[in-house]
Amino acid sequence: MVGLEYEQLLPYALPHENADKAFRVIPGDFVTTEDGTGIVHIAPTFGADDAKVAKEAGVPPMLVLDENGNAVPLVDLQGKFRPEMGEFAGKFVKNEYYNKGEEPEKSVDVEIAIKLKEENKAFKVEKYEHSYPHCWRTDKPVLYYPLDSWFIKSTAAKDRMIALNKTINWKPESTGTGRFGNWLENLNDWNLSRSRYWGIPIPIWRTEDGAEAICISSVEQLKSEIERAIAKGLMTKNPLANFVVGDMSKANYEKFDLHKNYVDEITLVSASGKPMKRETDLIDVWFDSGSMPTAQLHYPFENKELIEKQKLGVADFIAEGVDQTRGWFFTLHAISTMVFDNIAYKNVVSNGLVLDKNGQKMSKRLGNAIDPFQTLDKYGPDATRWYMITNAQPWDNLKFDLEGITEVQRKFFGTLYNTYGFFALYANLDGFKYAEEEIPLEKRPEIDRWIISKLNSLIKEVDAAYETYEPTKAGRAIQDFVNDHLSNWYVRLCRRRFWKGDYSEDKIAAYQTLYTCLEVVAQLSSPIAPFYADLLYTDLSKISGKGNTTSVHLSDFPLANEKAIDLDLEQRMEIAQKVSSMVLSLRKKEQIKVRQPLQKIMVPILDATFKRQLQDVADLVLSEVNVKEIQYLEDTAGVLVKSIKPNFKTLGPKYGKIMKQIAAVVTQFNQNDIQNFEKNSGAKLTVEGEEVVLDMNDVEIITQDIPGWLVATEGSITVALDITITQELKEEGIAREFINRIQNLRKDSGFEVNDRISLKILQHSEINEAIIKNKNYICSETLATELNLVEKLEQNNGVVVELDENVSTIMSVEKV
RNA sequence: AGUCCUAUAGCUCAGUUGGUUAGAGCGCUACACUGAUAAUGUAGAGGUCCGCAGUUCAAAUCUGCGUGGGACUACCA
Repeated sequence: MVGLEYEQLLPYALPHENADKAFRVIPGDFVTTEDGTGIVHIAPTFGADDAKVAKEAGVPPMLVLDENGNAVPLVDLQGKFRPEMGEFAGKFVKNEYYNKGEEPEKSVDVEIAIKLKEENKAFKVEKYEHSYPHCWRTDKPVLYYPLDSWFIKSTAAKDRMIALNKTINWKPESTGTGRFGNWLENLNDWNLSRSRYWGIPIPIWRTEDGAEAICISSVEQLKSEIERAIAKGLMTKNPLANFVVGDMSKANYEKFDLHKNYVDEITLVSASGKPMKRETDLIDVWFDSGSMPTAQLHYPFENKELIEKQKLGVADFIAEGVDQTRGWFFTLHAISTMVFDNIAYKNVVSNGLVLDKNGQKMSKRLGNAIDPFQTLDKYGPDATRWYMITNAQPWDNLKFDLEGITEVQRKFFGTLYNTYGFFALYANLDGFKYAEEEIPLEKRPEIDRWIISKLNSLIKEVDAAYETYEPTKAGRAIQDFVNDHLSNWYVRLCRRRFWKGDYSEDKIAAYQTLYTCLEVVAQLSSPIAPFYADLLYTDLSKISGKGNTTSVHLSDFPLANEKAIDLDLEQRMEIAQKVSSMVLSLRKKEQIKVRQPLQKIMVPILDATFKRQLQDVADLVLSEVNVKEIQYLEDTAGVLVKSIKPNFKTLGPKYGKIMKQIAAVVTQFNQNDIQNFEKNSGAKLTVEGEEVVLDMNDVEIITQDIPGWLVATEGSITVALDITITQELKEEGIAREFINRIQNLRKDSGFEVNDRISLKILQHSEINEAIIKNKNYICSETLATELNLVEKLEQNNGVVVELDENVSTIMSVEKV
């Protein structure tokens, strides 16, 4: 059908040029036969694709000559049909363009459809809802309209822009290579013209016929061009008369106004003496944003050296919403490439959007928008920032939920505050000011060296995360450290060290260690929680005089001390944590309170390393789970029940196809087979007629059970707990119950933590022995100077305490 | 329509080069602790890793086609 001519459907007007080439069938690859007839009526005047195919086929656009002889479309700038359009002339092309209430019953669309139907030119009439762009303010449909524009020929710099972009560190990388990279690959010239009122006027003056033009590049030049125009009698006075050339002061530049309404009054004179008027449009505001880095320094009139030699206009880092790909990110890059042949920014984070908690865009209309000022007032800037940074990576969309901030307050800031509060309580009591010499690490206990090792590992991790623009990883690492390691393990296990006993070296070590942790945490957190970190840091430094006492933000970022990092120590502490949690879980299963001491736990030894590591932390584990001893079980004559599991990672590459069958055979191994396997450090099998050689690396053997004992297994570690409670253990348990009750009483009575007391306890057959045997223990734990078992104690002189469901007695606590 | 991001427990998120019991926090349930106490700890329940197909001995992970959510650019019968 291509080339076929047809009769004009609505013969009101003809194109002013080449009308004979119009009204033909032409090919276009954007039209498919899937929809409709496969034939589309195009409008080269109103659509880019249409204009393109029409131009290629030599079809003229439907432009007519107006009263002044200018070629114009059949629709005017108000959106009304021109006079050529017969009965439609003067009507708006969209009903939405009429003032409210003035719109006709039938829109022009409908009228045209009726007309075509009546003339028997319409085969079928359907309603079709365009996914038309609408004005964001008035919601009316937008009319695309051909306008004359000034362009920057950015396509000429395309290759340089692509090359330079590859040297920019994009976060995330895919936005740089994908979205932004693709955008550069398909670059169009930059349309600079905008029909607005406020903005920078395009500094181009042209003669009426457009043959001569001048582009003004400075106020100085404009002033002298005006002088020329005055000399030719085109202007009477110079609005820039008071501007002093070479005076870069602000006052000098405020002597005039370069806004559209003023500069449009200026007429210049062309080389041949004709008057020139300014082009009416303004410059795309993105040009302002893109030239900001150098324009703010008044380049090229000032600071030439700084910008051209020292590259002051190149930012280390910028961040904006990912929707700025075509906005800020592009114009910065385009201008910098074209003017300086350089990048405008070294690192760029294109951050995602803040959505509501259901993942919907926030909008005032939907009422799901969060008021940032209210939020900051209520939750504080630090908790809000911490939540936003740690909850989602900056380039992911954030589902903003106020409850998430509450959680951050509780979990992170609350824990950190409590940890500091704990430190401050005892440090103040003991007058700790970090005045003593730094106790060398090797003289500090294992647990101190462990948390210091963890701390230094954290410094490395956080530093690397910030360095690579990964603040989310940094924040999460910090909060994991504070919650899991510092608070939940270090402080919890070390509590006694802070309040028990004299101001000894061990105590000072504990203070120094915890001080250091808090100080470094404050420094590491300061980029995300600037206010909280500053207070925490200065509260510490003002007392100790260490570091910068003015602000955390003036202190040097901590450097990791590699020598303090002991990965083996970190590993053994992990074992300690795991074993402790397993024992506690066994206690729980058996309903044996932690306060009840037990005799021993047994742990099968996997290898020499494991044994050594466990031995090093045995004391910590024992005190944590309140057990007297730990027994290491070497594998002796099949006492342990083991299980074997094939290691897919090593076997896969070797025996791919028969993997499943090997796994089936190995899993079927009985205790004897496993023992033989261990004895021979491997085994030979025949699977599917193929010989299979397995060594110790190809399987994982773990202890599954220790017959006769209560056992827990997690990963490769197995723990058995002896739950026999002897008379002695029971008595010690009772003593501990007593200590607990006494401590409660002390607190209820409002005693200070270092007050000494005197104790009286009413005799009771179930407890006498326990108290007598553990008298010293009870006294030292409760700071009691004397403890008497008495025969008589009136209830109004003491307090009834219940130790067990059916054992209770009366006790009195007095300050001495 | 194209390009890009994204989908894992009720919620918010981890999950290394593919490797066999998929993790954490919150929430929920139960309990413990009581010299961090408006604090803390432990345990338990909870999963179609969005769907389908493919590659592979093996897929949350790799490929393709879809679906939902989001962003931009363009077009629009």
